[in-house]
This record gives sequence, C-alpha cells and structure tokens, in this order.
Amino acid sequence: MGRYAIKTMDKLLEDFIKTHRIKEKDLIEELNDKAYISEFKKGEFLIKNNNYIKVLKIVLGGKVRVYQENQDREILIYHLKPMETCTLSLSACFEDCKSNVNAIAEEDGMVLNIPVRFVEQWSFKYESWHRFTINTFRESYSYLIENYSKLAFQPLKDRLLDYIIEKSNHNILNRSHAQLAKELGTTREVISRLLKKLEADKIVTLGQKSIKVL
Amino acid sequence: MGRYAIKTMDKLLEDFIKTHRIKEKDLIEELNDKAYISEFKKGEFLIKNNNYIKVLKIVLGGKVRVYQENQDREILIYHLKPMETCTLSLSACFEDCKSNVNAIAEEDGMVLNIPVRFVEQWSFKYESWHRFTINTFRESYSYLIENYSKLAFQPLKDRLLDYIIEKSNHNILNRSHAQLAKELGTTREVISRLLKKLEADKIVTLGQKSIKVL
DNA sequence: ATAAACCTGTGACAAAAGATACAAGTTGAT
DNA sequence: ATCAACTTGTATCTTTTGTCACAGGTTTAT
Repeated sequence: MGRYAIKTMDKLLEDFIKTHRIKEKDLIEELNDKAYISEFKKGEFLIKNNNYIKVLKIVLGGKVRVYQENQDREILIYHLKPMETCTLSLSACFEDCKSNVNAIAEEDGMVLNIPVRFVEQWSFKYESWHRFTINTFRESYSYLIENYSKLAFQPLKDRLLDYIIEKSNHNILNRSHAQLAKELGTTREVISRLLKKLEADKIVTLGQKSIKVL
Repeated sequence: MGRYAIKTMDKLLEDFIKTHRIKEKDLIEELNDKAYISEFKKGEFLIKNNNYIKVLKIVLGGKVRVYQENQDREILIYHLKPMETCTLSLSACFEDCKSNVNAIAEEDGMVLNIPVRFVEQWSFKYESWHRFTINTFRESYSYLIENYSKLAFQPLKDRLLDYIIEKSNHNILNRSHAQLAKELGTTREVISRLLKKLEADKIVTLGQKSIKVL
C-alpha cells in the first residue's frame, strides 16, 4: 500500500476527528503520532480469513466489503464506507485474535490504521474514544441482528428487493447478478431468475449491470 | 416479581462480582446501592418487543430465551444462563431505546437489575465495568456472526444437529420438537421429519421430549 | 479488430423447506 | 379414571432454492 501526500492525509485525519467529535488534545496528538494512513486498490484484501489482526482499520475513502466465505459461496457481513470502522478489527483490539472474515476493496480508497495496543488503552483513557468504541459495537450489533432475522424469515425474493433498495442511489443499483449473489449468500442463477420475476411484476427494470427500482 | 431473602441476594451479587473480577470498592458499593435483584417465574417475560428498556438485566439463576418473532415464527438470538448479561439491554443503556426482541423465562430464576443511567457512567469510570461491557459486546457479536453464517450456509438438518449437540447435557437434550422449531426459526413438522432422518441415519435416538446423540 | 473475460437468460431437474390435514400416543390435573 | 393439553408421526402437495448445461450479448484490453 502506498502513502498519500501529507496534505491529503492530514485532511482525512481531520475529517475523522471531526466526524467522531474527538476533542481531547492528547488523543489527537496520539492519533497523529501512532496512526498511519495507507491507500488500497480495488480488489486488494484488507483482512484475510485466519490472519491475525494487528491494526484497527478505519476506512477514510473508497468502499470495502467484509464477508464470510464457505466453499464457493459468500455472505456479506457489512460494507464499510468513508469514516466507518471495521467492527471486527475493533473487537480484535481487545484480545489478540484471528480474523474469521475477509475484507476486500470494491473501490480504490484509503484507510486509517491504528495499532491494536493503543485502541484498548484509549477506550478507557479518552471519553470520546470510549463513545466511539461503544457506538461502533452497538450499531454493528443491531445491524447484524436485523439482517439475521431477515435471513431467517424473509424469502430471498424479498431480501433481494430490500437489499437493492438499501444499496441503490437514486433508485439505481449498478451491480452484476454475480455480485448480488455473493452479497446475499446464494448463486448467480437464482438472482437472475428472481430479478426476472421482479421485472415481470414491474417492480424493477433491468439493464447491463444496472437495476432500476420503480 | 418477588424478592429473595436478603441472605440469598447478597450471595448472588457476590457471585456476580467475583465472576466478573470486579475489584473497585466504590463500584461494589454502587452495585449494592443501586442494583436490585428480582425473581421471575417460568413463562414470564423479562423484555417485550417494542417496550422501552429501563434496566440492564443480568441473569443470576435460571434460564432466559431471547428471540425475535415474525408472525407465528421465532428465531433464537441467544440463551441467557447464570451470570450472563442481556447484550441488547446493555446496548440500550447507551441510548434510550426500544427493545426489538422478547426475553422469556424458560425456568424460574433471578435477575440483577441495574438502571440504565448508571451502566453508561460506570463503563468509563470503573475499569472492571469497562472490561465487562466490552467483553459482553465482543462475545455476543462473535456468537451472532457465527450463527449468521450457519444460517446462511448450512442446511437445516446440519444446523439442527449442531444445535442439539450445543445445548445437550451428557448427550441428552430434553426439548419438544415444537420448542426446537421456535429456536431454529422453522416449524414443528420440519423438525420432526429431520429428526426421523437423523434417527434413521443412527445419529440420534428419539423419545418423548428427549433426544439422545449417539 | 479481435480475443478473452465478463454478464445475462433460460430450460430442466433435484433437493430443501413450508403448509395442510389427520391420527395416535403421552402426560398431568382434577 | 377421564379429559384436556401436549407431543409425535406421517402422507401429500406446493413453493423456494440450488445445480447443471448451454447460448448469446457486452465490455475491455491489446
């Protein structure tokens, strides 16, 4: 991973500090001192299943998919977008542990890396870091429970439609059927079939790598 | 909910303090002061969907099922056994919020109640409470991810067998097919059918409300 | 311009899970 | 002892999801 120009890096770190309402001067100094920003390219792995996690990853730009794999199937755990923190690497900060997920870049971007040993200390030392930590857990946990119960109760057709709506911009989602299959934990043919049904029901229109919700 | 004899209550609170290695004298005093123990009977609801959560619930004895419901189906989120904390009520401590789950007693028992406003304060004020908080989130999150991916990838037959093994004592599980169906998010007939298959495969033997893993 | 890689559609079939309906055994309270 | 409530078994049918196989369109890099 390369490094960005100092100027860009400073700007990004500032954004992060502002987003999470970090006030403590000492903490800001420690962040400047101990964290570092690195860039990643589309397709690059940020975390690999079974590897030890050594740094907390906070995405500053780009988009990262965090998922579990099982043979040739996958299921999305969450997407990381700018200013979002990988909850699993945060969790690892409190006890050295191996990753049981993969994180792959879907777009080029940048990530703030904080070595795990600091993250735990800070969470008791600095109130804003404490709040950040707890909020990250809370939000991730509730997001996961929501998806857990969708997975248990909703037929795939409904989950697919919900997902398209959640991820779309201005009602349009540019994604291939194969990508959707990976995110939803199924196979490409099934997604193609369901999308055709949704199109027949006049709920969406389909194009190459593009789905429009009506 | 009734109250236990002072003697029993003291003993239980002591157990809790020991289990979570709480050392701070001030915190122990606050616990004695602000927390209270109540008992519950089998079948009683500790938390109801859509109600505001006002106290952190820590089970001291008995067994509690926390689940989500959807029409006539349910899915288990987790079971609480002695000394375990309801992660969802913990989460609610950091921002007043409604429950989106139910918690029902499967056996008579007791619960330590701590009003939410203290829980947040303590997590930054006392190191052992901070550790307790973080650990609760970490463990619950990782347990949930594990089950999420089982739900996504494993056929019900395998999930059922795994579940029976996880919950059994000395290879025996005393539970009706209907109860298992609720915990696994399916219907009774499906469980009966799968259990018969497992019996035919000589993996379990079946009796009235009793499944023995071979 | 052309090949390779990617993307979409679809038919046919298999397996898994859900729904409905009914029968019969077991347990527990009175 | 008897009835109600609970528990288990099972046959049939439908729906949903997964698998395999193949055809043809689109995009991208060289």
